[in-house]
Amino acid sequence: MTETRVRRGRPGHDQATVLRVAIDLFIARGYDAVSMADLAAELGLSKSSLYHHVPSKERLLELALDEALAELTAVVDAAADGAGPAYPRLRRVVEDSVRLLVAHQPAVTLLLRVRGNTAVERAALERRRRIDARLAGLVRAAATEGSLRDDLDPEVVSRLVFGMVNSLVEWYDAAGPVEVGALARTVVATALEGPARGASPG
Amino acid sequence: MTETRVRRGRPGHDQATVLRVAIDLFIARGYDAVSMADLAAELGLSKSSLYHHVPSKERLLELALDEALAELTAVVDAAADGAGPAYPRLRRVVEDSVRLLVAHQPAVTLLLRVRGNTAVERAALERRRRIDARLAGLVRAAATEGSLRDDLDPEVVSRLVFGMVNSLVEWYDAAGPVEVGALARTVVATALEGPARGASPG
DNA sequence: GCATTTCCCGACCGATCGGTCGGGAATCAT
DNA sequence: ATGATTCCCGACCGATCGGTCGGGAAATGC
Repeated sequence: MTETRVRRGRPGHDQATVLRVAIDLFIARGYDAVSMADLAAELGLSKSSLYHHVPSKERLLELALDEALAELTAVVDAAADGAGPAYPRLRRVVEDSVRLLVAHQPAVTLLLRVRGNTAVERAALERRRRIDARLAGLVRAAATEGSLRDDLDPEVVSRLVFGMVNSLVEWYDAAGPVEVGALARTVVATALEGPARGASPG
Repeated sequence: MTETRVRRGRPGHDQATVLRVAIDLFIARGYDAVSMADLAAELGLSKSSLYHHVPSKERLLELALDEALAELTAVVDAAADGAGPAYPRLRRVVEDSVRLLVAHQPAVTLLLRVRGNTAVERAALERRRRIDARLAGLVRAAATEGSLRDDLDPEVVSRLVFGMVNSLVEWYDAAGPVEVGALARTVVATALEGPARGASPG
């Protein structure tokens, strides 16, 4: 998969490592609050050396957002527009989203914090908007086939369900006590069936 | 309630207006991305005049965070530590949180985006952490009294439920088609009873 | 050995940042 | 009118920002 090329010349850092450290810093302090000098210091090199590996600060952001968007698109492609009853597909999308979010937590976290200040950010927001629209379509389909309570607006439910999923980035720690599998199961149960015992509308 | 003092001297802007415009800008572009010159331009005065109304940029952030935290604390005080069964109190806290979030959406949005870069931000994060802990206690009480499914970790459920509530700030528009009352009802139903019809665990 | 490639650095650039300063203009109470 | 109060402004400050530049050091292939 990942081709390990023979590296010539003086050994040193590589772009992938720079990107990973950059994303972590962006998440910890916020994109704007992290200077290229900060990032260079964290990597243990000078700012000018850093620019040998990366063309600009914004490019780092773009690479991270691309990663998150590619993964999200794959998950939605795999289930949102498929055949068969919508509700099981919705369950699966929610579960897959949780696993994806954990596997690519740094990149996804960054994506969810984009505000649209630059062209790069606006493009990412637009791609995300399209993904959200497809997810909403799946929730609508589940409502139409009668799998959801008919006293709730499917558009709002969709925002809430995936808002819950996305909120994971704010607290979940893959190294913590909660396993990914248990987390995914709990999210599906909470977001769709509800945590209350003997749930009754009204 | 709000005492309308007689204003002497040359008329002009007041701090409350400055704060409101500042919060809106901070939300739209992010705190770091908004310069005091931007804010001054938005208000129609010079940067130096702006500093007549406000001592620093950080003070603006602090005022906004204080507003959000005061409201959140009031809601939690009103129900989280009260007497009686926990589940109805949990329902009420969720509903009140939604209404609070809509009523103070700008300030709450700002609070939810704080990263802890400065002392002011860290203090706000700490206050918020305490509020979250009390909410988790309420969910735990509901689980202990048997109101919640016992196959789900109450700590995780608490994070998820209030993560869903907090995600409202990312999309809800009070001027849009969804009324606050309908929204609050939908959130309670979705977060606690679940949107699925005939919810069944497993 | 030596050219090539890769990586690193200190010094520097124009722009912008949050914030200050001294003074001028409008409005108040008297 | 006049003095106090309130508000406004242009000019300026040191610090920091993202990014550039020319050149030196370490590894590779020959």
